[in-house]
Amino acid sequence: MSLRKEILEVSKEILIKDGFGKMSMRKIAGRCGVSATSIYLHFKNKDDLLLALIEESIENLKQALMEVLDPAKSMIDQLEVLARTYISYALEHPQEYEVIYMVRPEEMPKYPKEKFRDVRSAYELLADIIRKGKREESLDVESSLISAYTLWAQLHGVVSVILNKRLDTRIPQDQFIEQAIDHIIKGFVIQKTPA
Amino acid sequence: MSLRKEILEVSKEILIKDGFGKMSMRKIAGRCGVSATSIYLHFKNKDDLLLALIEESIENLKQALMEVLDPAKSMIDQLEVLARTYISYALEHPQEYEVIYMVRPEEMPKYPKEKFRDVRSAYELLADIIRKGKREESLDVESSLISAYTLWAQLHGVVSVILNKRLDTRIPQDQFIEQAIDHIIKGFVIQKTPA
DNA sequence: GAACAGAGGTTAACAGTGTTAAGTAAACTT
DNA sequence: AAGTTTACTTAACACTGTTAACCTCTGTTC
Repeated sequence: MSLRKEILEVSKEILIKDGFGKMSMRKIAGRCGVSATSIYLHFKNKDDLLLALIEESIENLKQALMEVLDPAKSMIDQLEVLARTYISYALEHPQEYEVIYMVRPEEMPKYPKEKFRDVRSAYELLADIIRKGKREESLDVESSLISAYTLWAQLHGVVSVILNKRLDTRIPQDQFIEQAIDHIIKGFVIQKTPA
Repeated sequence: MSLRKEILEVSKEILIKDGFGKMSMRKIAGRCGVSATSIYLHFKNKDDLLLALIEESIENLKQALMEVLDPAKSMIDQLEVLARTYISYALEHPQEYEVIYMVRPEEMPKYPKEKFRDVRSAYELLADIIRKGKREESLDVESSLISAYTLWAQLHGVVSVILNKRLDTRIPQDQFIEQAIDHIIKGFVIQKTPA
């Protein structure tokens, strides 16, 4: 196996097990049986390595979402199962999920550009469902793509509150998730308010 | 002025100007004219200092929210202006906002307990509006407190996507915010679906 | 075959980090 | 006056990401 791939695997292993704080270049290198500087032959710097990990993590999340997609179901049902899956996945793979939103902007000024086509495709996945829902008039949106991002943002918010332990101790996590999904989905479906 | 207070002020100054990454103990100490170790006489460690900053930041955010509260308006309108204010505040004070959600869980295992009454009171602020909306049957919620957390989470998600520069370059930020607020608010108002 | 170029690694070092242990000097208490 | 406490200091430990310089093996070209 190439060292590059081994670095990625080991990094991810450390990341998932011990969190980002413990993921040092020397530790990664040590576990690969090489010196720390060798990593710099395969990655520009730590952020660059992190970027590769982010891509992987998003790809995995996207995969998890795709697996629960069921064209037989209604768009609303699909949206709900996607929301549920997103949250479950994030809570079951907290360390990996955190990577996705961890790298701070100042450390990576020119984020998208060529890379991150996978990332976009993950959003397109949601946008597609929403677009279909819009066509069959079960969903109430203006721009499907923007709504996809909105949905994603809302889900991330819910996950973030839980992972960062910001949830009130009085509130049962399950109940919070259920109510959050309710609110989020309701925000997307057609409102048939009688004149 | 007490050194403790000066440390807090200087920390915040550095944090807002240069971001968390540049906020080192030695730098704070240097700018206070003392040695780095002095900080440990007033704060248990860096996380502890950060916690104090988080409290302050949340208090400021809460203050900004309280200022736009207007009992004359409908609950739905108030909810909307709160949402708008939350997002604006976060985007206008990005470094300060980031503090609120930055400290990672593993670094602070026992978060709430005695402290953070202010934090809770910020949520209660939202919960109050929601509770009133529920009473006058303009809002559709089960638990007001949980819905308050849900609203907060959703708003944080929207902000987070923008601050972390995860928004698609094709999407105008303003339009994203507008559509997000629409979806979020809609998720809370009563749905009068005709049987 | 000899000379060269580059790939893929090395060690040593720099400048920085959070944090602790031990020491000091002034102020308060008895 | 002696002792204790308070608020600080310096020195050091064990790390961090990153760079410069060096080495060694491989493949290519004359």
